[in-house]
Amino acid sequence: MTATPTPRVTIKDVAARAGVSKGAVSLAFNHKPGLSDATRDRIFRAAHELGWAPSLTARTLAGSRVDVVGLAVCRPARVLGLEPWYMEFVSGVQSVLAEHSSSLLLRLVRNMDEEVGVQEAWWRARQIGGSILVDFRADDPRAAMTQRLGMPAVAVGHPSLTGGLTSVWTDDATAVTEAVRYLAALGHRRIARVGGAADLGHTAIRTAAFDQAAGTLALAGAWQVGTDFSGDAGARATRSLLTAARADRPTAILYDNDIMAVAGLSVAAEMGLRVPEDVSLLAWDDSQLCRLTHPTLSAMSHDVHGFGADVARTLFSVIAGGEGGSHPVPTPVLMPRGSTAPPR
Amino acid sequence: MTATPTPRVTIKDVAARAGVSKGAVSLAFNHKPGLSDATRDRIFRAAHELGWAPSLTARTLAGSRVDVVGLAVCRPARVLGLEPWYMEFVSGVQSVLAEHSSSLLLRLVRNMDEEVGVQEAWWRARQIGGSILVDFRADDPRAAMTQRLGMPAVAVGHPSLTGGLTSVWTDDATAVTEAVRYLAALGHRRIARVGGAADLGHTAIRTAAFDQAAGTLALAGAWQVGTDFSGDAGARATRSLLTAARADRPTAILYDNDIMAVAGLSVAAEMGLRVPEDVSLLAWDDSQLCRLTHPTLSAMSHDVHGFGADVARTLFSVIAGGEGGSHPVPTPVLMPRGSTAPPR
DNA sequence: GCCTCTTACTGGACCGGTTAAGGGAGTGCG
DNA sequence: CGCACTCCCTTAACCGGTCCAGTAAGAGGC
Repeated sequence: MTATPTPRVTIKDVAARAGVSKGAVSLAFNHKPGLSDATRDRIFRAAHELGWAPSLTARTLAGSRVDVVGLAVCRPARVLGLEPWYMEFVSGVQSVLAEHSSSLLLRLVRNMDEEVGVQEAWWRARQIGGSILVDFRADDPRAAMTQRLGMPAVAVGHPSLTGGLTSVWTDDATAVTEAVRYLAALGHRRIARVGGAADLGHTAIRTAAFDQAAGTLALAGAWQVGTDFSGDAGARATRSLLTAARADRPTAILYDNDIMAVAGLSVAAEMGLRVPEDVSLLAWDDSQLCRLTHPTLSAMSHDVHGFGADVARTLFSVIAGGEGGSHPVPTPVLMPRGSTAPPR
Repeated sequence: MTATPTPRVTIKDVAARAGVSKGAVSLAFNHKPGLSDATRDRIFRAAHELGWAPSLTARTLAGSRVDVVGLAVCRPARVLGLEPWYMEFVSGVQSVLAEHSSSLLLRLVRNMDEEVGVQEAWWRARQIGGSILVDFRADDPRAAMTQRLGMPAVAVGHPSLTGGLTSVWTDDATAVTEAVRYLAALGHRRIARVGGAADLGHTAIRTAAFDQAAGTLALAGAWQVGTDFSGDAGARATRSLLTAARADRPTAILYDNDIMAVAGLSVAAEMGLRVPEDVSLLAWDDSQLCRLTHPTLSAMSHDVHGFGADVARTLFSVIAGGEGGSHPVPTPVLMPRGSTAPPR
């Protein structure tokens, strides 16, 4: 079926049908004062009969405010698809966008250069009114870009990473510390962490926090491995951690997301190790996935949906010219389940 | 940090700096004939120096073509986040959109009414140039809506579901048949299927195909259970299938996505059944998840990324006024792994 | 009855591009 | 030399809204 080129109805048609000027229609549809109720009714009726709604494009051009928010995500699709985090985050963002009847422009990019290019093109082309920036790295160019363009933006990440941008963040350092202390309290003295991509800022924060906690607790062994967040990498890391001689092997492993923890679980099974008797596993992010495994996965849990909503709210306030600053959201909390127990 | 209201540079500034009229700038940026190379160069240089790019908003208003594609997805966020399918699909769509330098407007909706509302609002407000429609149901209102609005659209789903819309689809019936025949060939005589949401068109197609295959092969037992695609539901379904007396219990289960198969795997473990010795499991969609479990999951596999790309290409051809029609893409193929074997 | 103040609405400039029509300079040809 | 024909560029209308200045009509006050 080919699309029929519909004769598009405009504000002029509505005005004509209601017997008013187009200015009046504009007033009515923006709920501004200066019209009698009778006229208002007539206008809405006419619009409804003609099936008209104001063109956002024209409205944007005239009013110079854009009701679209950008989000560029820079991770390989095969990793992204498996990370429940993003969809939950997006869903939280949308819940707030919907209230403001604005929309999300989503783009998957392959690297930072591409992301910077996309953000800049969006902004230059007046496609977005502001942007959500995720996955900050060391020397991230996006804070500078944002400032240079004068583009409203909210950064997801610890203020130390986001170069002065308004940011929303979870206190990963405290959460890592809590995780390690929990495992230590269970009696684990040799603990490993399978971390995310090393160039990601929040990975560095967690890595540092893990080191510090291991030192404070004087653990007998503390390993950290970097990955790309993919299940494959999580499996490889787990395999290499668990193939060590028994006495040298971690008895507990902390993962940076839940997909790697799932992979770790099956590596343990494949190696004939029982979870949690032989090795305890602790996930991060706590999507539903953690409750679908056997045993269920203990996890550092937080409300990703709510987090997304907070980010969107903050972005709107920045767009409105409100104060920026730093907005911490609740620290992930430990959700103990079946994959953690005292070591044998 | 508050956004500084940058004095936005427009085509006029570029024209002034290059010493030409804005019409000339427009010609240059649309690669249209009628300018000398020298002038063209001067214009591009001026634009570059000022950091100008044409406003898509203004361009759309004037040219009445919109470079944005809509996608509204109607599944609960907690299910969505876990379904690698969507992100892979989106990534495929984007790979084609990027070539046309257009963008994806994404919206998560809660029900069909909301989706219809969103699509209609997008179109009326000239926010999108066309839309991708997924998850067709019985009596789906979207074909009618699309026709009524004259909105270019591509439907993802079998032509029997999509009411005459241009559609791109996989031959699920054949794939289900192949899956059942494979399990039967292994020697399974009691086979179950844990299906998706019953009101989804492709679920119905698979259900019918399963029934037919079961009949043709004269299976001793064939069960089908409907779910909402969530891991929880998959676990419940599996549990209820496997708690039957041994002689009445399926020896193989086919799942409609991979997350439910993962859940099924852990239910089997929890019940002390070994996979594949006691029960064979066969997943659908074959994301990386299927290779992260122990045992790895056999699956009906297809190229979701490529599928998304095909859909996007088809949409562009529809927007360009090209012929619609029905575009089948390759049928999912069986990828045997560790979760299927002859019954004991 | 005249002046002021509201209220309700109109007219038109404007946002930042595209595009068709038009115009001036240079070249080829009879 | 005059005419037609290109080539290159300008002019101005237009897309579909917003918004502000202006106006007409009615109400209220003295």
